[in-house]
Amino acid sequence: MKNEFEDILTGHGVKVTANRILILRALHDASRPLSMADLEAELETIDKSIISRALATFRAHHLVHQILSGDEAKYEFCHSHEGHCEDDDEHVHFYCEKCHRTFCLEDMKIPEVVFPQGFIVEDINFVASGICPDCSKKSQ
Amino acid sequence: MKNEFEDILTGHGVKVTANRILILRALHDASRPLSMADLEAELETIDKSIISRALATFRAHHLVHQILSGDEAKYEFCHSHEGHCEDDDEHVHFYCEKCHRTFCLEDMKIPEVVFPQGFIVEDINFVASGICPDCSKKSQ
DNA sequence: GACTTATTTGCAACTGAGTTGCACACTCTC
DNA sequence: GAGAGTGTGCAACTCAGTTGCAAATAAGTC
Repeated sequence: MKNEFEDILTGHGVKVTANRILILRALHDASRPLSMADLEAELETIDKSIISRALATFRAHHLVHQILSGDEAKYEFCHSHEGHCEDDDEHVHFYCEKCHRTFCLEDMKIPEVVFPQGFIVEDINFVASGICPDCSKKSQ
Repeated sequence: MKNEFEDILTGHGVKVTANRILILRALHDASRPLSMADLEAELETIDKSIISRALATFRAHHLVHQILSGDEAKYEFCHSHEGHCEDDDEHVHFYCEKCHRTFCLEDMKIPEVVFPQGFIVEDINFVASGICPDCSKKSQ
């Protein structure tokens, strides 16, 4: 069987390259959203400029979500692979101010909200911040 | 009557200074969240380091919210002045990818959500992004 | 396969928001 | 009004992320 990520890339109109497969796989396999720095650390051989450009391409083609939490943006593999992602893949995130990790609360879907006329919504970010269970345990 | 902002500052345990009053007033009077760059532009006489430090102090004392939208953080005067702000002042924001403005949708309160056991929520960010009414009109 | 054209890559240099170091100024208390 | 504690203003720094550019690679065509 051909690499599944090749299919995902071509399916979204993104040219396949070795680096892009590695980056997409890293995002896919991660249990939580990764920052550019996380990806750099994980994919030691790949320059940050390549990661930056790949992420921009992926975002433009709706392959990944960008999540704004903490001080650096994080990226998450988008599991709904039919065009836009608002529908079935939007869940709540939690950013821990102690350990700076961002958690996916997969079970918590973002509540349906209706925006005033004229606003064209393309993406939704729902991020709570505070202290995660690990860190609140530690500090007791 | 004494400057209302002096009362707000002292009420939150923040020392009153001329700069802090100006910064807090600018945030209060703005109809939408302001970035550090916005504040620098509006308060020409105040150095960005002072704005940076004031915002850090204000955040620590729950005088302002930080909103992550677009590429730079924005700050918004916090209208609920009794300690934490989750209760009655949390509304949805909309970030326009064309004009890079962030709008307050004051009428849209953030839906109540229950987090899994162990997560201590201190702040919630609900930001939709896309095209605002002004920009979608222009591009037609 | 060889030739052409469009993209991508990898490195270094750059950019810019935001922070920090430090000397000076201010304010408050005794 | 001397001394301690903060705030201020400037310049220098930091660091995530981007960009320029020449070399490398991929895709399409004969």
